[in-house]
Amino acid sequence: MSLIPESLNFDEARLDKIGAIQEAGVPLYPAKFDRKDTIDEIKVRFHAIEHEKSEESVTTAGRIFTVRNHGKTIFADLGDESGRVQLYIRKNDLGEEQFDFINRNIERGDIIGVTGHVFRTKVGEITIWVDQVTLLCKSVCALPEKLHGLKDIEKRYRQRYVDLIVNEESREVFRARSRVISLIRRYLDERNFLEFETPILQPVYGGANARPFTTYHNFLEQKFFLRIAPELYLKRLVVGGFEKVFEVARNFRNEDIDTRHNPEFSMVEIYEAYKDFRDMMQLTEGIISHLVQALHGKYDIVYGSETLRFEPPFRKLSMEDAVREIAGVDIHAHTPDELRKIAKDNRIEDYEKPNTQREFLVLFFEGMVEEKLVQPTFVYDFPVENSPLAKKHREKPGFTERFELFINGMEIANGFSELNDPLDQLARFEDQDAKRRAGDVEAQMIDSDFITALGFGMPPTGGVGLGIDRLVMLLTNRDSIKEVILFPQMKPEAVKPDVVVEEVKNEGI
RNA sequence: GGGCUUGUAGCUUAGUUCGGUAGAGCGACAGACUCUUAAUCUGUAGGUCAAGGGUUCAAAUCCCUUCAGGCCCGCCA
Repeated sequence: MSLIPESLNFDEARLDKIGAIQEAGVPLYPAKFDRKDTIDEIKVRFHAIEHEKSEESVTTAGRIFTVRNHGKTIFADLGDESGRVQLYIRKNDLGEEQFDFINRNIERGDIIGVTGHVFRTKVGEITIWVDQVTLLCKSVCALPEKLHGLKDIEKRYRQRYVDLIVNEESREVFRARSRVISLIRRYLDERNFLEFETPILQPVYGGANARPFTTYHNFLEQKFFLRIAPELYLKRLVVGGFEKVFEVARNFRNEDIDTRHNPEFSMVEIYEAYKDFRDMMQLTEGIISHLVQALHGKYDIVYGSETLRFEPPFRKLSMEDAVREIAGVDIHAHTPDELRKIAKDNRIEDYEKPNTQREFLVLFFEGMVEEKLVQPTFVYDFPVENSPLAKKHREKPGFTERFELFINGMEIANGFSELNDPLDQLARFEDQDAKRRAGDVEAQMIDSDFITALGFGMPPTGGVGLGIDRLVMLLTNRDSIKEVILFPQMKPEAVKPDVVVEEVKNEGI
């Protein structure tokens, strides 16, 4: 017990109690406890209990959150995942020796099991009148204070376990997150989609425009990329004959971190044979409105200062119409030079780069329209140049059958009629590759095997990817992605003194 | 990458404008208390004021550098 690193933040007083408990021969960390009732079950079963103690006894377990010591009695609040309940412990019932032991060595933060009878106190609170206390886990770290809990945002992210212990609101967010994922799975399962797991370690990355993480396989002596999207593998499955597939996928992108971006994030990608981008819009709308309904019981939800309305159908408009309507620019009515002047007048950055009407369309859309799309809005028909995996539009030359869903100015979903023409796909990849060679770090690599797969023939297919983290942000009214990711990526903390000593020693060896 | 901003005891914080011995509540520790619930009451300990440097008789406070966080912008999903 003499070599506990200071960086662990173990509490001296609690470590002293460990010694006392050991001396008393009481197990500090027993392996199992036969819990018969959860706290919520007890509260439900005894909701009508009066002041008189129940005949029936209960056995439950949990963490101690507050202790009110009255000398010969103790009131404490015990909490498990289902809720909290008050305990009433008396010296008369336990005997002097056991009562004093508990008084001295068991405290806030410890996990205990109790057996007792249920009653209602004078002031009306359902309480367990405790006959027996079993220590199940001695906590050696002090919990944050009971009034204010843990507020420090940084600490909440770095020590999420503490955040979860003391902040019910935080637990609520992650319950919702778990629910969102299982609801998505069930929704797709009910429609006979099959979920598959495709490689995260990929020799060639693709499926999105982004910078990848790289890693190295020692045995193969080969460089690998962490996937930026599962897209190209899921489409190989459609080639293989699975007609309705999806993956709840963790993707990795080596880019900046901010309130909307974490280096690893979750998407669900869905592909369905014999469907097109319009069908996928409908599917997306179905899933999202279903989630809103399931979590909130209605289609309207509050997000920040906005009320978002998810009653289908969502608004749908082409990118040209969106730019005409919201930015007030009719792309087709102007020459590129005129468009450049309009862009400059509107103070859009990078107004010098585009050269064609379609390139300006994207510029105006991203510069003036996106952020204004607060209510759920599908925007469709994207220029071919920045949609290398989408099928060319059946009616509009130079465009693709692609859509994105925007909510609160954020891109939430991205889908298209999948490109299944292998020669066209080759040409698009070559175009991407040329951009990459010209210095575009986010342009895609040529995935020859994927083109070969398309060479065997993929049916007409609709596909869509939904950003789960952002969806959860909307559904739980959080303004940072870190609030909906359990362990968001953070820079390492300043090195603690005792760790420094360790490192210096190692250098000497 | 740019701008603004925050960092004081285990936790929540006052003090920074205008430099003068670092203060509180909760928690901990010692004690009183048999229906309390932010329990109450008495007492005690606990701080290299994020780190380093500078100015000054004197720095938590002013200046510089660094580290970590937050917000906004750029890039992306």
